[in-house]
Amino acid sequence: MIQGVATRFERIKARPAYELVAEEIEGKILAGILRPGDPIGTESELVKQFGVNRSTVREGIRLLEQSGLVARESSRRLSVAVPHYHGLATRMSRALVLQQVTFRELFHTSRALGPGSIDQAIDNRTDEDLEALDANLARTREMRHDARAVAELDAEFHRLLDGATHNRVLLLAKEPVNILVRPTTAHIIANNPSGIPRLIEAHGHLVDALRTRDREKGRLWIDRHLRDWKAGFEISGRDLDSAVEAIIGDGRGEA
Amino acid sequence: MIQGVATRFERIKARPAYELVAEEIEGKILAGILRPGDPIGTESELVKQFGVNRSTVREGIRLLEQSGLVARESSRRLSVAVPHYHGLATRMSRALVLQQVTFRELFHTSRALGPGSIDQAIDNRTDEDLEALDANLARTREMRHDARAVAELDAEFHRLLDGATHNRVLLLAKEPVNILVRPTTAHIIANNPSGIPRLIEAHGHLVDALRTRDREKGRLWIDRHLRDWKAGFEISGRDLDSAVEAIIGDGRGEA
DNA sequence: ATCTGTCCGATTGTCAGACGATTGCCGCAT
DNA sequence: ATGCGGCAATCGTCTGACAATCGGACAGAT
Repeated sequence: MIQGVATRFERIKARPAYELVAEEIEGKILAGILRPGDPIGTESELVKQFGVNRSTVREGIRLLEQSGLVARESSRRLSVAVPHYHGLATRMSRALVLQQVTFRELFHTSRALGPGSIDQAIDNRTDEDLEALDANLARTREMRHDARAVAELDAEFHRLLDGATHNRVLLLAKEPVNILVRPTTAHIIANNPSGIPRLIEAHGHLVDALRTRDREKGRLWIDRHLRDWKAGFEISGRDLDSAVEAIIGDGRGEA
Repeated sequence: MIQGVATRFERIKARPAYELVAEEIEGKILAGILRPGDPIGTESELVKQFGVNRSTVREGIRLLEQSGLVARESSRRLSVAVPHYHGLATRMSRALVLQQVTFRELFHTSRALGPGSIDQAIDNRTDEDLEALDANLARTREMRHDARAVAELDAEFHRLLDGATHNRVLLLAKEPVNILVRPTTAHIIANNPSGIPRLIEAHGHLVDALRTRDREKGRLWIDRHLRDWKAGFEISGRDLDSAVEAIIGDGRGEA
């Protein structure tokens, strides 16, 4: 009953037309024939070119739209876009949440990424990065009594830190992780505000390490910072092997 | 004319109905009300529930389909799916290619990820992982004169190595990187087959490190392996700051 | 009893055509 | 040149329809 015969046939896949439409356009983009910023035709033009109905074209466009390859510029016309990290990373993180990944996995991943990315940041940081980090640090100190604000500033701090690597691949690798880390951190800070001074201290030393390009110091403090993070999680009374929940925004609704 | 008054209004965003449809369903999934495997209703049911036209429902479904949250099972009915790494990672990698990221960025990211992930693999590897790695190693030795085959086996080796971490977050973080690494590696191996013995040697030591759970050794050989990789790239005569190209499959067409 | 061929309802993929709401642009008045 | 009104283009949505396909039921053949 289940495949015992000699000749095997390939699976026949009748691709619907809307997929073909999407694929066609996608191909042109990936091949570089259509470059970011280039306008895709209007829907009616596509209708004429592909010889299918507008509904079909539209469904195809939805596919591309979601993958970020095309977007409407100035709210009307479609054009080729460069998929932006955040939207994609958001979707990846969602996948993780649905798979009920554990805090343990998240922690070990952060740990694995820590030293390498702080090294990169130390090597590649610019003065502007330092400025931004300093500003963030200052504001964090100001707001140290507001756990909610600190959580947000912490998230921004790490975003800036990652940005200082000026490595887009690394950034992309970290983004989905960060999206999961953020809400967890917020929770930890809210539950244990007494950790805030340590957090600020760590941030301070990290900025210092970047300023003086001191790898040793950078690694040391990143490590401490992560340990504190884990400790905070444990203090908040949760199990390392419990699934991370995440408040994941939609990824569509930003400016 | 532009916001000067006391009362601030929130930006009014007239989201198209098809987005709202997608969002609604997505919300139910992310909230756990709809679990993977659950059937989404038929289109007509959704039409009745949402009170919009079928075309609109369909456009919404396309969005979800692309993000991987729903899929057609048995080629017909739609049901909730768990987005799988590969499709998402493929899209992310595409984004990177379109942004013309450089080999340098890719290399430094691999370097940053290396030690942490080998540590994880050493800690979490199972006997099955070792078996699979051994088998891969054996086949690589067999095929050592076929550069193309070695490239493929190398890709599999690293996939197995990553899998041995049993850390889904780490896996997800690495996947988009790996997708970019793979074609580059294939190119390097093809251009410089004399590096194959070193590659095999490194793989052997890495498996060894996993077997004996020897972190020191693991880190050492991962580092060498990566250096060789970079060296191979330079020998092939390309500039570290040239953009990586990638042969990126479609991400839709797998079984 | 198992297999094959056929039929039917349900559902999807695709199409034709239409309408209101925005948006961009162009010409006109200032 | 600048600002404004008006027009055409385009999008979002809807109505209604039809063919192809799938799932399953049912009857006939081996």
